[in-house]
Amino acid sequence: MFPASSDNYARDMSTPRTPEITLAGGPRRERSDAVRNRNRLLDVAARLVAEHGAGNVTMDQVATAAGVGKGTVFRRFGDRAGLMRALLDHAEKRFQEAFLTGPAPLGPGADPVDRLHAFGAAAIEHRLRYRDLYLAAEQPADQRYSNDPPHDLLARHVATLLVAAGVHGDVDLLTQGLLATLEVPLLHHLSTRRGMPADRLAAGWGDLVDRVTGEG
Amino acid sequence: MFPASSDNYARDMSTPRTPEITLAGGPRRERSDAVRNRNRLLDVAARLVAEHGAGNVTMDQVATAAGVGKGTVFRRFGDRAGLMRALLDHAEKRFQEAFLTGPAPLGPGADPVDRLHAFGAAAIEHRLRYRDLYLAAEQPADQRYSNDPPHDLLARHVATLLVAAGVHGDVDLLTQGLLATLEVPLLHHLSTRRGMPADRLAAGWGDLVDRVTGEG
DNA sequence: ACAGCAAGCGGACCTTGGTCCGCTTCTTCT
DNA sequence: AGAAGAAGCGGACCAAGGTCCGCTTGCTGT
Repeated sequence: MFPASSDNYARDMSTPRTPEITLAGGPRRERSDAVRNRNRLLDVAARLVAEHGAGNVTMDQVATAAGVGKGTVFRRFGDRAGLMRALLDHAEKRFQEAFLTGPAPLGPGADPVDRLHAFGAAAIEHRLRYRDLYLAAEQPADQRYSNDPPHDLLARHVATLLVAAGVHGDVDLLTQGLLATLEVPLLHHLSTRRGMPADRLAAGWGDLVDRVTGEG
Repeated sequence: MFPASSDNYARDMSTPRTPEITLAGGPRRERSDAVRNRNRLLDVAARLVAEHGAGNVTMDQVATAAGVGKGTVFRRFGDRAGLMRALLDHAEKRFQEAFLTGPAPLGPGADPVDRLHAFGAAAIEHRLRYRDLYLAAEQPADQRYSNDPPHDLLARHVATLLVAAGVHGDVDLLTQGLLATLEVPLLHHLSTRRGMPADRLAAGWGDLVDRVTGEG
């Protein structure tokens, strides 16, 4: 429905364009001013967020600081959460690569249960590091998890590892349950308000994984 | 900080008042017009929510329909989520009584693991039934779980049962993990968007509980 | 080079949650 | 009954997210 994520930053603006085969209603190339504006907006937004915290940056501020109209911001990113998601894009992609293709035990090669342990620890660290953006990027309660490709990717990954670890049963549901444990607002609460350090959270995840996979 | 929940509906407005011993800065009795207004607001809000859905009722509508000023609504309930929470109060209290003092296996008397199973099934049913209100009552991501007595009550209950079931380890964290599984937005998503019936969700909870408590 | 046009732009405008503060009403004390 | 003070009230006001639509701009085909 919306332009969707983009993978921003340093987009190649000089490709000499092929005749642009648009058969079957394929998408037209993006206009250059649109690209310029998106990059400007992302730069400016990143700066403002770093300065004032994601929760204290208004869409107007971003638009003004980037020298564009408010409508442009919303056209690009759909809504506030969309802008925040775009800002997370980079970090999230790096995290994804780490468990998809990076070195073991997080990446391929290690025992599935070990990978699950590593996955939890990495996810916790990642999410706590960017909690500010994650909290600001949260969608309204009634559409959370809907159309959330990053979440789906994690789910596929975890489900695969569970199966590889020999877990039987409703793996799909088990996966959603495990991932619910890693939701940012909860991590944030346990970490900040309840004073639990990241390694305790990681140990808790590990314990849960062991119980679910039947280790120990 | 705010007047907090109240237990609304049909409040006794005719008690002849005792001299009201206010030593040590105790709270004054609530003014009668305040009580009247709260009840009016709750009635009206309940009606509007039933008619249009919790997500489609504005604070202005409620105020106007109740014949009070907007400020009054906010003074009573703090914010929109607070009003929704107040509307949930009744149902939530009944649910709490069911597992605290009701008949087994949900209430006391049964095996702790059986009670956990029953608890999950009941929570899932309860939350799906009132999902509309729960979704509208959700707090901003950065303060979720903070000062959430209902959540804390459930947590104590689950933690107690886990201990009674002989679970060792970081029970506190394990409890939070289990409860995360029952968050309304997730249940809503799995139920509505993914088409999972309530008993599948309940079975999934049961499976998770069994794994955690080391049954099967 | 230029015409045609889809894509993009911008900012006025709307909606809604939430705040503020001068005025009113209830309660209590005498 | 009346005075005094606290509690409550209401609606004007503000902030911020999101929409709309007439105008502009970059792209493409000739």
